Amino acid sequence: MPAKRSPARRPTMKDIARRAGVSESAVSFALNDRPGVSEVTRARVRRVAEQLGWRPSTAARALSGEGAATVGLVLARPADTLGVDSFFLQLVSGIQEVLAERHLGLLFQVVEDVPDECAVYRRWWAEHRVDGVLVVDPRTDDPRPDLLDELGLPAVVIGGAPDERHPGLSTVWADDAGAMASVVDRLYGLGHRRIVHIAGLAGLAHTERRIRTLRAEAERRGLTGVESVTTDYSDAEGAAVTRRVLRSATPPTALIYDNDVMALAGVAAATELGFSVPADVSVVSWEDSALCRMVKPWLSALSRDSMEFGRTAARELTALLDGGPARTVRVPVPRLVERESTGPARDV
Amino acid sequence: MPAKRSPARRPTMKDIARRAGVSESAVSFALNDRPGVSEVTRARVRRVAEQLGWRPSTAARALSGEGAATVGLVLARPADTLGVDSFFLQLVSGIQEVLAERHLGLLFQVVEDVPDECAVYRRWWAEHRVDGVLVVDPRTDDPRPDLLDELGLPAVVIGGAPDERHPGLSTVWADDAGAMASVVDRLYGLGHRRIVHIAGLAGLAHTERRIRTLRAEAERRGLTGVESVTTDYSDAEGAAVTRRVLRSATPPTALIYDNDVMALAGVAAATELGFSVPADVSVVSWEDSALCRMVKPWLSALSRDSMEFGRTAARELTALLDGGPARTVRVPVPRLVERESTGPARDV
DNA sequence: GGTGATCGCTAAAGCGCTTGAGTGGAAGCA
DNA sequence: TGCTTCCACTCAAGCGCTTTAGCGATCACC
Repeated sequence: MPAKRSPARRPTMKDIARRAGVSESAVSFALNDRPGVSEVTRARVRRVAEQLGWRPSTAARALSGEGAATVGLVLARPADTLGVDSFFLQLVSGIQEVLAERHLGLLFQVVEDVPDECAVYRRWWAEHRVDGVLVVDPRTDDPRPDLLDELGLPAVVIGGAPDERHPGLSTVWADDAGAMASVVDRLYGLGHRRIVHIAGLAGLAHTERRIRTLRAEAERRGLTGVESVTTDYSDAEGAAVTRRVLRSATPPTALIYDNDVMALAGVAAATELGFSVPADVSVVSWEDSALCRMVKPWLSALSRDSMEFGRTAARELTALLDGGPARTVRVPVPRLVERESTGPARDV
Repeated sequence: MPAKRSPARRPTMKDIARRAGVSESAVSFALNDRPGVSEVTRARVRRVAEQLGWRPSTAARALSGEGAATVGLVLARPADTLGVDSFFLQLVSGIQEVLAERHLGLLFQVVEDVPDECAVYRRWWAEHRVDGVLVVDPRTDDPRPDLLDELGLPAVVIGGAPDERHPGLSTVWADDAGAMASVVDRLYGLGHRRIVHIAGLAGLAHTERRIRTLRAEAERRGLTGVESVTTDYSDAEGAAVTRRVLRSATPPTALIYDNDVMALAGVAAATELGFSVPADVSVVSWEDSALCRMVKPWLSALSRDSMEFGRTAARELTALLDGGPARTVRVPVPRLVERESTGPARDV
């Protein structure tokens, strides 16, 4: 009868040393591909380690200055806003893919707001918990880069604009400005002159970038019926804003939503008001997901590879951990895939 | 000018000891509320620690046998299946809430399949990385409970059925059987006799429970046009199955979808085929989210408090970590909230 | 006034690993 | 042969914390 409940002691380097007939240091050298042991000894040690099913104790490693083999990711989002979000899970999945290769753990935390997030960074740092962090949802006037700089915690900002003030941080970003310009371009080409952008959270760096670009593009073309309205990303606000602008005297002929959930809610709201999509009003979603093909008309959307985004970010972080220089890398511009929710403006 | 780039050394207990004029051991006793120091010393030590901004090094703690102050959660799901999932993020958010109170970290990993997941548990265990784990998506013939038993890793299974074969594991579960029975009951009351259940992944414990219950309920009532079809949870399969069953000679009058995404896709598919919801066919979604109120008709759905589910699970795990006994606790039965997608069967 | 307890604290070992400073022996060189 | 050099390896310290044993002082007790 197998002693199932025995909590099976973990083998340590000492065990390996004994079995292999060498000192602990030799084992350490052998297992870490460091010079100082002969090839035959190295092989023997490796074999024994394998047999015993040995794995280094991260705690011990961390303690002797090797780092925690863990990176952190905190998501600052009020609990009730935590809804349908395909982007985030995909991002994380991409991150994992490259972290897993290196046996790096991902410490994950969700908090209410940015100050809480900063507190978490401080704690993680003080507790030796992480070797670096991935920062999401960068903001204008963001306190986090300063903090991370101060703590000397390697970090890569996901979705931020290039930031020369923090040469220690890497940045991975998508060219929202370019994407917005291309969307406006296309809508303009279709004859649209009054465009409303139902944006996401004010203060988020990419929100502001999109808004600025839209304004610039409008001015360049002398368009006056163009505006951005910020929201909390919820379907409720998406629908509310849609209703409001569609009820105005000169309703827009095109709507750009900063995520798929709002776009969907917006289409529903528009339909309810008697607007037909895309005949009366065109709709584009700034997030492409299964949702966009789940209702009729299928939503035209800006599409990007979120997993690859995550992979890129994680790669930059590991590079940083390896002592590489901070870099700012741009992922491909989101591409507008046109489905059924966009068409020529009616009043052309 | 502040020396910003100085990577600010973390204070250790030794620093505190020196400043407070006591030994390190005294500091340890004082800070851990252990007897062995006078109250005045304890207070002084506490004050110094606070001043210095000291935080215990988890690495050191873990090394001296105190555990890693971390729990693990691995999500085994093929990358491309990782879509719109409101449940999971909410669950995690609830988990975090109680873990954060205790300053427990959450180590998160997504892998491809269950064998990979087992490998992760082994690794975490060997590396001393986690004190316990939360297991999601339990399956029939699940190898994980055995493994965790063997490793002696405290664990709570989320969404499993009570399991007497593993007295070491806690279980937190919702009564799917009861919920399914109530749904069938309601649909039956509305006159529905032919019901198709578009289920989730075969092999998932709760999928099987729902299927079994549906069959039992059907038999009890002598219904013959009742079946379950398993899918991969994707909108694509949801739509495909919907089309298939609706095209049969005797199409069902009610459809139960195991998640919101499939329900939505199903409604779209039905509509395309000329079926009107709920006049021709009723639809209920086994997941309630913003999606359910985003399309017309609004989806009737089984609603539950996913965050609370997470909180409960995390609480059980912390209890286990504190040396408490394994328990199996049931969260409230999901409640059917009827919106617009359910109605009387046509052919009654 | 001696014997124990109890209290408040210190000393030191140990957790599993890394690493710089040795050490003994073989090889290289004159 | 005597010298240095190099190699393969061992020793021991140290990372930051917990914990056991122990130690001197105070206190209670008969």
